[in-house]
Amino acid sequence: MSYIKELSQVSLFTQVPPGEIQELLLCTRAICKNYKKDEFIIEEGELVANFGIMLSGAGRTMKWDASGRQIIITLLEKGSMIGVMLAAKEGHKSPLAVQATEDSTVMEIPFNRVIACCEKNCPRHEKLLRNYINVLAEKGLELHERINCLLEPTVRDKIMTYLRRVSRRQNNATFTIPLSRNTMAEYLNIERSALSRELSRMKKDGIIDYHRNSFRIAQG
Amino acid sequence: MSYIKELSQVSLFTQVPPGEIQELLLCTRAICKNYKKDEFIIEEGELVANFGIMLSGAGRTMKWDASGRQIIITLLEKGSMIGVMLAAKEGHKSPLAVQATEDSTVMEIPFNRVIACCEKNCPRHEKLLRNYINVLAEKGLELHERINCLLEPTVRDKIMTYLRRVSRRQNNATFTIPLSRNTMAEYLNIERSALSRELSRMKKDGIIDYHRNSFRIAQG
DNA sequence: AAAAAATTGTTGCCTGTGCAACAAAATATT
DNA sequence: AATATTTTGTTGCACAGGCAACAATTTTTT
Repeated sequence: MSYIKELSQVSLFTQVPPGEIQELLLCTRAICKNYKKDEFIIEEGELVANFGIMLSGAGRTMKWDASGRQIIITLLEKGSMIGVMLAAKEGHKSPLAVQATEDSTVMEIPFNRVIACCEKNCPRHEKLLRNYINVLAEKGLELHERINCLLEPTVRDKIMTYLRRVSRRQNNATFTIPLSRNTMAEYLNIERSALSRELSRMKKDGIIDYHRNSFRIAQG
Repeated sequence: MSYIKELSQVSLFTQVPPGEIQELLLCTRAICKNYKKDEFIIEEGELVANFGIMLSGAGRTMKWDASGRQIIITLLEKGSMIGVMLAAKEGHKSPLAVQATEDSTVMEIPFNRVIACCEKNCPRHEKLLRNYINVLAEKGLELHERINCLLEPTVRDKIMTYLRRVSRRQNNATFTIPLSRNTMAEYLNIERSALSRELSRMKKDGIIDYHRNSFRIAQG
């Protein structure tokens, strides 16, 4: 079963003609692996040389904190990339575990087959590497943006920082957020109830308006 | 004035023989720029195509938050790399500003001269790219680690997460931290006084011991 | 060595927000 | 359409930690 159509949607293959993806997969020695529900794709402390692309199923990245409490860091869905940073940093042990939450199929690609100028010197190879670097940089920039929210001192400031960013990205004072209240609270590292409470205060104060996932920031 | 010796210390040139650095600089069209104190090296919103290496002087990256408050994100010193993620992500506007805090010299290199397989196909070029990717990935992983601290619910948990990491990295239950109380508090996004208060509570509770920057974590 | 400056520690006060428990609204299921 | 389930909103309470103000210690400067 071929996943070319799915892969062509993944940012790693941006601007790579679908017809040439197959060749790249061979060239980079990509392999498909199946994981049962609850099985680990990457274990904590493991040395990671391959990155992965979720072809089907779902998963999550998680770790255990100081007090043994389990923390979900990200959710993985079809098309998500796994271990992008880890595979790019040579000889680095994984600080987190990746687990399938359903039966899943993952395409795994050795990172050193992406950087190595392949013998055939195929023209798409360079594009693949360029895309990989883009993904890598983007992941980093996203972390930065989350930190920007986390650093804000109050719940209100955290919310505003997040909303402003989404608004800016959609180029509109009226916009839709992709997160549920629960997920948004987790992202901002605040209580869900505190999030709801502050949102309604902000509405009362007239700085934002919203209904469900539709928001509008008032101009000041 | 040549900076080869300084450059050979920078992680970007790891495992590149100092004698070959000069050639790489030519090949990548590196240029040196001088900045006066307080001058901006990168302005907010600017499109960044080059990354930089601080050869002399000092600087800082900063941004303005929701309420116009200025926030220092990182401090730059001799050898620091500037705009690594930004240059790697094509067509991305800088979310932050970089400013010289003293008269400084910065070596600036167009990122596309690092990825492009150079015409001469010089063997070190590939190593340069590999190093760049390592730096990029490492920056991302560092952000992750900071987020791990920031996500912890209490001041004590934040501190422990940080200390455990330093301890692990130095492979020793007794270790030295590189941050002052002030910087540590900023890194963990807590009050300096709250940090001191909690540190002494933790000492009283017998889970850590410390004097100044020397720490020891008790085994449990 | 004295004085000044910077770093670190201490403590009382008070507010923001985590927590819990429940209500209301929206969505999914039968 | 009725029921069950999930998502979102509301509110009282308690306390962790921000803030401010000051003390103690270490480092730097003269």
